Amino acid sequence: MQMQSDEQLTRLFKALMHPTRLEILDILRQGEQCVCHMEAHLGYRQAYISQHLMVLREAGLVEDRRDGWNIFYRVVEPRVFDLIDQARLMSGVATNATRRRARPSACPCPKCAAAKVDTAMKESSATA
Amino acid sequence: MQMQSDEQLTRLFKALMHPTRLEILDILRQGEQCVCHMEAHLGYRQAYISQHLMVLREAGLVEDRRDGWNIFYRVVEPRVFDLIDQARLMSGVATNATRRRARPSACPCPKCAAAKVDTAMKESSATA
DNA sequence: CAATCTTATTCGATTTGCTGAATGTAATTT
DNA sequence: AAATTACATTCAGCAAATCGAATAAGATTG
Repeated sequence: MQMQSDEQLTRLFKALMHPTRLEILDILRQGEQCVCHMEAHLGYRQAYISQHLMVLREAGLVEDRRDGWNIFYRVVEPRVFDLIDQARLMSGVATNATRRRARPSACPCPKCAAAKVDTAMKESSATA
Repeated sequence: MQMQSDEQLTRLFKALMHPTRLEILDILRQGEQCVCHMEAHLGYRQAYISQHLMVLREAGLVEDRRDGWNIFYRVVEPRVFDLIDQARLMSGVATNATRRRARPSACPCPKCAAAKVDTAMKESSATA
């Protein structure tokens, strides 16, 4: 049969098939992020997020990098965002530009703040 | 929560998640095709194909049209082909241009031949 | 209207995915 | 080295998808 190549493709679709994983990928639009960042922004438990990160990792969609305590995830192939945007257009859903929820360096969790305190320390003057 | 829109999106990915359904959609690149056409070209049993067509139909990806005995399926939104091509590129899989298996009016099944005999009747002179 | 053709649907067994709970692992601090 | 922090993995119960077999439904022909 000639369908082995489609199995590779369905592994990709299978990885994209979950709302939580789409939320994770949306967060990774801002560049690499640590797990606690996703935990704080999405409100899921850490183990739950790690499970979905494992699926994304085994699908080859994300890679991880360790930096001290934190492990930062990033998307391997940024074209996946175009793919998701295109699919959202087809689904009649607003594209990510209108629905971004995670802002680049506004992670409220103290863990991510500690990891970024050397680059962004002046943001504590205003809550907005 | 704001994830209802992603459920719509995951319904799309879920429909695309299956190798057989991707094969069916590849056949529908040539325009609308009857079920027996897919049966002949893919080699699956009719009920099996109908089951997958039901998934594609409920996902809003295809629509059907009755013409006598045959029911012809077509893709509602042709942009889904761009989506699949883009995903195949990302998966390192050759795009459809290099892997087309179903040719427009060369369906070998006698049923489809009967449905098209009024438009293409001169092809019976050569077996190639 | 009965027979036939094409396609759809239901049923059931098996497999696969989901997700919470518990536990494991690796780096860091003291 | 022990405690801590951040994250990963395993396990288990449950829900959903898969797929073959049988059957039903709708249109057409005689």
